Amino acid sequence: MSVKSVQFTVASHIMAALGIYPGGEVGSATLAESVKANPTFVRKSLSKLSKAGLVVTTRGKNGASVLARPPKRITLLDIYRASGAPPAFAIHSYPVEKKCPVSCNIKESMSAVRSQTQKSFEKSLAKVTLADLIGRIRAKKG
Amino acid sequence: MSVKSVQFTVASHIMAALGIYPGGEVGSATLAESVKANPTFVRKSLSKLSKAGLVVTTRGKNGASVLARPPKRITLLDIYRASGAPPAFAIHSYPVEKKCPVSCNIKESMSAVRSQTQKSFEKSLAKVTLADLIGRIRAKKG
DNA sequence: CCAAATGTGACTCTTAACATCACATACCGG
DNA sequence: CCGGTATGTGATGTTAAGAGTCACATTTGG
Repeated sequence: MSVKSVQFTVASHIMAALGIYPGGEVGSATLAESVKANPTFVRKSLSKLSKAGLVVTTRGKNGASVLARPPKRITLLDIYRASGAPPAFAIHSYPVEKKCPVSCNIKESMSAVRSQTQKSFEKSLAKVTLADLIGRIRAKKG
Repeated sequence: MSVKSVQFTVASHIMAALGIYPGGEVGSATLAESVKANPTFVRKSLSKLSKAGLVVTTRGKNGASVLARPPKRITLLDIYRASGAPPAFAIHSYPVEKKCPVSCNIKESMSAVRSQTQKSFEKSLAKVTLADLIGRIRAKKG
């Protein structure tokens, strides 16, 4: 669908749906309908969330997923990390022109900058809980 | 080369080269050698930086580019914005399942979250000047 | 006017993200 | 313990946006 990864948004969508759905047990088919993406893709996202310990999934007949913790104790940073989304900006991978000090050192230097800015970004994500996100969603509907 | 945009890194590379190069006047061909990307691509990046007022370019024979201001007064946020790099994360564009409140409101809600986190990210970028970046590059070389 | 540089639109190529398929695995109920 | 239904996951196809490339207009110094 897209070229930039939408993993984080999809994962957030899934988590919000699990948090909102009465009872909390939702099958991947239902989630796929809500996201309107194909079921396999949703299952793969779900699988990452499960491995990260954010949801608990049961297999076999009547299999479904539930949040592993209450929404107040899950932050969007947790979801971001679990989703495997890429960092806030990309560093090029052109070959190095050895004669040029800029070319030789730019990647490493930009990498240092990225560590720093990524930290700010993630800190900001950590301030938003899944409960907050659900709150926003509910607020719009009512 | 890549699928994620490397505009910001390339723009930073160009700006650092302009700041480091003795005299400061550099032609796009020389910059392209340093980045090891093709000249047209570099010229397009340069054009954006020029339109944003970060560099001053002269055309015609002996045309070249120079930083518009001293490196201390240029931040990486300036470069980021000029480069047209995408935001820190992408929001999916799947169709909306009207029966589902999550599906109806997730995009708007995630957009609000992104405004907030993007601000933190950019604030962090604004703290790093081009002079800082050049300093890092010089430090590595010796 | 010619040469050399930037500016830019149009087109092609590439590749990672997403879609889809196929099937293994797991579990419930009869 | 077997049949049906759900998740888990590797393999493969599709596609759209970023980057590469080409062509040529524009600018300017000599």
